Amino acid sequence: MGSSSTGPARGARGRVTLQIIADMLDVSTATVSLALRNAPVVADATRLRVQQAARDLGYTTNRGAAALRTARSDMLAVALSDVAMPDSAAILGAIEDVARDAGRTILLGTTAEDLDRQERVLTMLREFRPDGLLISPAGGTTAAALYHLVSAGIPVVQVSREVDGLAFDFVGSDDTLAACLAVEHLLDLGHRRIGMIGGADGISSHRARRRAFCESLQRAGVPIDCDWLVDGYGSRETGIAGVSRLLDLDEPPTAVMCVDDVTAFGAMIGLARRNHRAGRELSIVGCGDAPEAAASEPQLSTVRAHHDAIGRRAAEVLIRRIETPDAPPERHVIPPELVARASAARLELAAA
Amino acid sequence: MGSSSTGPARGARGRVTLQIIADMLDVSTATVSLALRNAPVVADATRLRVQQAARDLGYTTNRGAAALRTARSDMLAVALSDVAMPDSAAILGAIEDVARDAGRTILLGTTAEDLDRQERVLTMLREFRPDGLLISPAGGTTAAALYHLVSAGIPVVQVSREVDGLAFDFVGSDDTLAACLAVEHLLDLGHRRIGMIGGADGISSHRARRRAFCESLQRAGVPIDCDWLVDGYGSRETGIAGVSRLLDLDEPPTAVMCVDDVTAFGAMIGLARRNHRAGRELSIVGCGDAPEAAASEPQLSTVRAHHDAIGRRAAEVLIRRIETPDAPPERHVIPPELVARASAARLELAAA
DNA sequence: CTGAAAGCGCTAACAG
DNA sequence: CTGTTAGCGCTTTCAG
Repeated sequence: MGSSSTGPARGARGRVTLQIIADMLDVSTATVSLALRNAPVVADATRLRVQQAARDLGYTTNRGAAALRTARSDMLAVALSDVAMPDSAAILGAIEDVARDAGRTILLGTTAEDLDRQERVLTMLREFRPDGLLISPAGGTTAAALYHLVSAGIPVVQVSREVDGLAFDFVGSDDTLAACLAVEHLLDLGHRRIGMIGGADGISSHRARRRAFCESLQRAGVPIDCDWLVDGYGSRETGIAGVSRLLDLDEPPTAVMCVDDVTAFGAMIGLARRNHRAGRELSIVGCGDAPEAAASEPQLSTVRAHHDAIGRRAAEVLIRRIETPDAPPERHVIPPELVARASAARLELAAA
Repeated sequence: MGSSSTGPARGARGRVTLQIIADMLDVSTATVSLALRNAPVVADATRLRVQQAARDLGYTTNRGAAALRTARSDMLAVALSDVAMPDSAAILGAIEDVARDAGRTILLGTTAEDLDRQERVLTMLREFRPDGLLISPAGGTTAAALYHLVSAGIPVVQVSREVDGLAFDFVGSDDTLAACLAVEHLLDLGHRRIGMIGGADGISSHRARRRAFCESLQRAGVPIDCDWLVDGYGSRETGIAGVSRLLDLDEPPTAVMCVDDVTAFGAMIGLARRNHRAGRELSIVGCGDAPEAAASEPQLSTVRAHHDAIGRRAAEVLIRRIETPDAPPERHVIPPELVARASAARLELAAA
């Protein structure tokens, strides 16, 4: 009587729906819905019957349908430049962990540091109505652009990098401290001619490192030669080219801080190509502490950024923000720490 | 007259919907929908008016709602063990590229090689109704488990690894060839005592490499000592421990193939800790060609797996499969190539 | 404690 | 070329 047209109990699309279960048990879909979500309001007996039937039929919630009704998709969008950069990968992994534990899923988009692509990616991500967005803004992103793209009331937390003038949450590393630690380390090792690769681009964290680099040196009364400041980031090629440029100088530095570890690896390769070696002809300090930093030869001295903690915290902040959208924005700045290994060494030992 | 209750033209949830645009323009939502999707059936004038209005109002498609109607979510689920492994990261990046170009988004889940977690992740991913799934199955995954989890008619392509007995598409590297290339290279270099770290776990690609490793050696008439075969994969620790175990043998091998590059990096670290060096006391060949392989010291000789091509192809195959679900399953096996660098060297040069 | 009804935002038939 | 109608699968009042 309940089922008019026959068939092996399937919805229009051959899938098991609440309706199917409801018909089968002669209850309403409302009851089924409540029972499956363990609402205390349903009778224990009913709940059990419903859950049993759901299992028997192989029912799977359709979260998309629920989202349409509740305006809550349980999806978190993540936009970052490139999954293959070790920092991003670590952050993404941590985000996914906490999202999953919270019953949410990650919608991923990558921007390749390209503003147009970032715009397209964000537009597309929004169409899926994620409950929130975690973004590491592409270099050069303006407040207006980001705000505009995202202003539709969706909570945003900025990860690692930030665009200023935006009332969004931020979770990242203390880049000022990172650069200070690196510089102090090199100073402690006796270096006085210190250069830097990276920092002049449109990425907030890089700029902060560059600024702190210069300030630390000034504070110590150590002069900076403009020729020792070279641009670029995020690739081995950058590091190779940078170190080559530096070594071709009449008065090359004896130590270099690189804005990220990948660049630092490049610097070490560049050194090797000249039959030089990090920690001997030139001391190198990286930034980030990628997993391979301990695997390189010589092992890379760097500043550990705790990407894992950053990713976790960022996801936590976003989830909290989704629940209380109107609380004041938060800034979480995770302190990094120096990891002294072998790529930076005492000046006295150098064959300069 | 069209608008009964006033307000600045917003839907129930404060968002712009098709209805809003339709009311504003005094057309039907159907027309608006068609116009926005550039259906040729609508008059040019209407299309323009609609698109203009949509832009003015800041309309964003709600793909979730569309999905409910069309049973097509435009989402591709990706399940892999760990984003931080270089191979996975490269594959994921490539997948995201082609998905995005196809107007689709990635739903990400990670399994950490844990079968229970994989089950939970797949269950959750399915609830979002992705149009298809790309999966690199966790070690030990059985055909029954995977089929069961996924049988709901959703297209699946296996990436890099495969579970046999499953009529799913597969895209991966030619692991047999990879191991042959590695072994032949070591043989060419004069090695006759060759070991291997990894290959005895529940991961199809690893097993294939191990099998081909043994067969290549047999084919060449070179004996294998069981003590030279050690287990583990996917971490530097594995490589460190493995190489240490090998070197403690009474008759250690003179060369070792590692099942993946990360393990190979570990092996090189392990060597360094004994004041040895890859390519001198022991030759090392990796598998995969992670970006950092060229950055290590010595540079890692390895077999390039073209993760990028694998990821791209896998996504393409999935998208095609979604369109034609009933075509016979495809296998795409991308040939790898040897990248001889410095970590494997002629036996004569060794200080054995 | 359970059911009926409404509706989230969209698209697909089918008329007109 | 455009409008009407129906409904995807779910959750939420509101009655009973």
